[in-house]
Parts: sequence; C-alpha cells; structure tokens
Amino acid sequence: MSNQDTEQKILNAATDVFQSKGMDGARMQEIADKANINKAMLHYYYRSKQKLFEAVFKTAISIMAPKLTEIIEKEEPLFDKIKHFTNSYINLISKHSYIPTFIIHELNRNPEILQDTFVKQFGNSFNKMKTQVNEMVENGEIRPIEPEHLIINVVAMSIFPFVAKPILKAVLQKDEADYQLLLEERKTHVADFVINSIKIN
Amino acid sequence: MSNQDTEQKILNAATDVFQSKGMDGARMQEIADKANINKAMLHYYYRSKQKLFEAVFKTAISIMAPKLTEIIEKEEPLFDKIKHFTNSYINLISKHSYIPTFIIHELNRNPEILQDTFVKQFGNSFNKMKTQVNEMVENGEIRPIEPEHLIINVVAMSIFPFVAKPILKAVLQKDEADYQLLLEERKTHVADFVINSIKIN
DNA sequence: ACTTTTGTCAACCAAACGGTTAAACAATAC
DNA sequence: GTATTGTTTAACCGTTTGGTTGACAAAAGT
Repeated sequence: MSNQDTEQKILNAATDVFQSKGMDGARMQEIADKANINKAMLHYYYRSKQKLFEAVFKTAISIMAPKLTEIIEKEEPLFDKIKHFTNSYINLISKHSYIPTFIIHELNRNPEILQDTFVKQFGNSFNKMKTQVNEMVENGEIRPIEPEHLIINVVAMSIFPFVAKPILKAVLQKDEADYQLLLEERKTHVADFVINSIKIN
Repeated sequence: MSNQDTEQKILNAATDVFQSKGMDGARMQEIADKANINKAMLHYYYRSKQKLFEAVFKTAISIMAPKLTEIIEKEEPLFDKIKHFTNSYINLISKHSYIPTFIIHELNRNPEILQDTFVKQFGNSFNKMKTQVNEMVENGEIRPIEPEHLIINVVAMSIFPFVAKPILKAVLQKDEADYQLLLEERKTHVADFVINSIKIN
C-alpha cells in the first residue's frame, strides 16, 4: 500500500461520506472505517476535518463547473447549445447524483466558500451567451426573453429532478427504475420544452 | 410567561435553527439561547432533539404542501392554473425561503421521514390534473406533453432559484436587491414561459 | 391549609467527537 | 548493516454534545 494509495482512499471515502451526510453529519471515524485505515491518517494527510471537507467540496465544484462553461462558451447555434446542455449535463449529474444537493446545502450553510475563480470564469462565458440571445431576440429569431431567465430555466429543469428526487419519487409514485427512465427522458424533453417556448412558428 | 408561550417560543427558535443549519448542524443550546430559556425546557416539552426536529419538519411540509394541492385541485383552465401556481407558490416560498433547501437536504439524508398522508393526498390531486392535460393534448388544444414532465418543469423553475440562490447570485453577479427583483419577475415569467411552450399558435 | 401537579433552572453526566501523541513499523539512503 | 525518513497504529485527551437530575417555586386541586 503506497502513500498515494492511502491519500486517494481517504479522499474517496471522504467524498462518499461528506456528499451523502454533509459536513455536519459526517464523522471522521466513519470516513476512516470506509477507507479501511486508522483515523489518525486523516489528520496526517489532511490536517483537519475542515481541510478534508474543502478538498471534497472543491472536487465537487470542479466536476460540475467546467462542463457548464464549456457548453455555454462553444460557438454554435442557440438551439444546438440547449440540446447539448440538457443532454450532457443530465448525463453528468447521473454519474454524480449526490453532488448537486451537496453543493446546494453547503453553500446555503456558508455562502462564502465559493471562490471567485469559478464565478468569474463563468461570468465571462455567460456574457457571450447573453449577447447571442439578445441578438436573436432583436432579429426576431426567437420570442423576447431575458437571457438570465432562460439560463435559470434550463439549469433548473435539468438539476431539480435530482435534488428533489425523494419527494418526486414519492409523489409520482415511481420506483427507482421508473424514476431513472423519467430522468433519461428529460435529456431531450427539457431541450424540446425550452425550444418550443422561445421559437417563433 | 405561560406554558403555551414557552412551547411556542421553543418551536419558533427550533424552526430558525433547524431550517438554517439542518438537523446535524443544529445545537440544542443554540435553540435554547434563541428562545431565552433553559436547555432542559427543550426536553421537557419535546423529549429529544429528534422529536423537536420532527415537529419542525412536519410544520415545514404543512406550509408547502397544502398550497400545492389546493391550486392543482382547483377546477379551472390549465393556463390559469399555471399562472396561479407560479405566482402564489413563488410568493409563498419568498416568505419561507429556507424551507425548500431544508426539506430537500433532510429528505436526501433520510428519505423515509416522508409520511404517506401528504404523498397520497397529492397523488389524488395530481391524477385530476393528469387527465386535464391528457384531454387537452388529445383535443389538440396544447402541444403533446407528459403531465409528469409538465409539473416537474413548473415546480423546478419555481423552486430552484431559491435553493440555488447563493450560486446564482454569484454567477449572475447580483446583489440581494437585484436578486429579489429577479425572483419577483419569475412569478409571471415562469407561467409565460410554460404556456408559450405548450400552447398552439 | 395543604397537597399535588406543572414549569423552570443550575449543575451535572456519560458518550461521542475532532484531534494528538508516542512508539512501532517500513522503506529508502548512506 | 545501520541511520534516516516517511507511514501507520493503538491509546489517549480535552471539549462539546444531547440528555438527566434534583431542588424549588408557582399554580391547581382538594
């Protein structure tokens, strides 16, 4: 067992525990148990619970953020952009289904942990899309809409079914398989729904 | 100071603390301090932290659920229903902005705490709306859409801006006042957006 | 009038928590 | 082969946590 192995095993176990239970609900002992190592090792590699949490949180952001900016920045027609986004973002979240709830909860607990880097990076990408949407509105290619509302709508409809999964599963009376099917449908449904709303007939 | 006063003061303080910090982050001492009473009183009126939490959680559900079923059950044209929903639901959440994140986090932590009562109640209301939407689709009054996706879309676009507020505020570079304005706009925007998407020109 | 019940508090308790220590162990260098 | 460095462990520590206790006062019941 090399040291890199151990450090990675800790981060993996910490990711599991922090993302499912949150910073406050997570226990250092549980992380150690899940990684099959002594609790002292957590402090040997990551000085404190806080530092370990920050490593997990930053990784979570770095999984979700780049794909968002990548798709938004790409030079392509708006409708294609929307289709690409819903498809590949829902796909991404499916592989990391705990992350959205985790980020949302921890950010509401302590809004300051967001480092500017990601925010400013996204701010620039978004400005490009803003002008793209505004120009299309001015040219009468799509119905009038504020770019901010448009992006909130797309992101909301893509992410919400994951964070509200327990309620929606219960309310719509679906088992796990049915719910996965519904999520799969949304990859195209959300894009179609949005495009139908803004396109001019 | 009567006993009813004390019990209510405890529940109010507990609501504050639990909703902003979650079950795991909440401290009984902090609740006692906020209620200006001795910590032993919490256990005198509510036997344990868990029981106190459940009282807060049930109240939170009872604030959010009835309005949802009420609007969905009401006999009125679909478009009016959508307009009423987005307007009055965004309005309701504005007054209890911590609740959605609170419910979502606690439900992901422990999906079993949802009692059937609310779920089954909603199941019936939703069936009515289901047939309403399906009939309109069959009659060619609206574009084809699965009622389940429609309701997820409406709810997602209404609630998401509240749970993702810290991220969206940072990303869209808005201060508190601007963000409140944006939320206000969504009361009509979401309904318009949805109706535009499903209506036939 | 006195007894019982209800409400309130300061002090206390055992358990769980994040974190530390000192020594054992393993790997590499000399 | 031995010194040096990095890795791992069991045992430990101080603090915080949810929860309890016993004393006491104010009502309520008789």
